[in-house]
Amino acid sequence: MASPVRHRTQAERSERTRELLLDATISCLVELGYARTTVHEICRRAGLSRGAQQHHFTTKAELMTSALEHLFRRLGEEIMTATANLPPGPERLDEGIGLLWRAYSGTLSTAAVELWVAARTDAELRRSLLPVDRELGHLTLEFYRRIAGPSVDEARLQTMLLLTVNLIRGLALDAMIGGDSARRTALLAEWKTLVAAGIGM
Amino acid sequence: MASPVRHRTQAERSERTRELLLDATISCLVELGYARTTVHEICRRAGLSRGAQQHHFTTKAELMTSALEHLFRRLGEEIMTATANLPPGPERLDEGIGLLWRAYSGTLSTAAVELWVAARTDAELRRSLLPVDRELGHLTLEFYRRIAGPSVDEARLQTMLLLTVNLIRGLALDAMIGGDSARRTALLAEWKTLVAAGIGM
DNA sequence: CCAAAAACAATCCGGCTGGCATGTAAAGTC
DNA sequence: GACTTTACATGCCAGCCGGATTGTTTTTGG
Repeated sequence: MASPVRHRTQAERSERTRELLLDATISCLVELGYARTTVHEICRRAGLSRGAQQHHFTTKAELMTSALEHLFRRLGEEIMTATANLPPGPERLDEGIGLLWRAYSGTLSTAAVELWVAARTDAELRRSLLPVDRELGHLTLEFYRRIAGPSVDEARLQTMLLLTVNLIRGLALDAMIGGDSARRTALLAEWKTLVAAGIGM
Repeated sequence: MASPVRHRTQAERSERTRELLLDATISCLVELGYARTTVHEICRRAGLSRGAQQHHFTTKAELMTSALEHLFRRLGEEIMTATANLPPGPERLDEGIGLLWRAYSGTLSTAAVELWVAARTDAELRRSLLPVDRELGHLTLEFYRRIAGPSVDEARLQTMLLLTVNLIRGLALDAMIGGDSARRTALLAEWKTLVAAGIGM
């Protein structure tokens, strides 16, 4: 007659708590921004005490960098799983770029930009950001390769991908402060035709 | 025998002080980032007291929004004055985009991005950001028109400009966290050829 | 079943932040 | 040259932030 969730193993408890904390961190970053995110608020949202947080992530910086990895892992998964559902044929590129846009402009990416900008003036954060970002870059390139097919020149493919990602990040920035959504859609459509021409499809 | 700077008019004193404060604010944003920028530090850098700051900008938010306008006005001037020195002929487009890149990735723009991101979760800041940003957009479009010449279709010109600006902002973000500078240069070069084709030059 | 360890809770504390109240000096007014 | 207004300085304070400490519960290993 004990409560149904008895005898959770230590590992289960830990992982559950860590996940709660990291998710709360991300939600804080999205809703409050980096500057107003406090460990207090994170714990409140996670429904945990400061003690629990300190047990798993000693310092705030550690919590942030862990949240970052958590975030990028999710982003990567999101991108890769979406690859499977891409249609073949000429709409493939179109859909692919649209998917990339959604991935890089969703809530996950919003939080990422917050950390990104914060990392500029925070050496510790930057150190942990760079390798994770690079890994995500590789993943995205892999993703792009599946979109374009094997016929496209590798160097050219990478160039177009990087242009795309950087454009999308700029557009994401525009979206963050409430620029015109229809305009972004139009720009993205225009960009798709440019890419199609650029990689010769 | 009095000190050489006697009898400054009130207006002169005010303007001088305000400028000191706004410049200090921007330098803080660039070097410390939004989260770590405190009014104390701003006053320290300006060589003024908290009292002086409060006299001219009652609240911190007011100081920030004013810094924003100060910033964008400068950016606009920077862009417009640079237009005059553009070479004619085919290098004109090339030089123009390069100039835009320098303008949008310099220290001024770094501070702007800090405020930009902060504005996402700060309604007051966002309200003051949007109109100023729009004005800067108009200025930049004007700039682009001078680069391209009158022969280019207006709608198409605007599309290419917006793509350029958003790409550049994405690249600026990349630069902020120390991405590869040579790679950015290569991407920008690639982009220039795409634009040239895009507006039919 | 019991001791040790891990997970989690509650509370305290030094430091700093931004706003405010109060005081002084310089500039403008008549 | 007194008087007002504006510009600037100094010091104080309530609040909050993150880190450390100490105490309680749950799991684990023997």
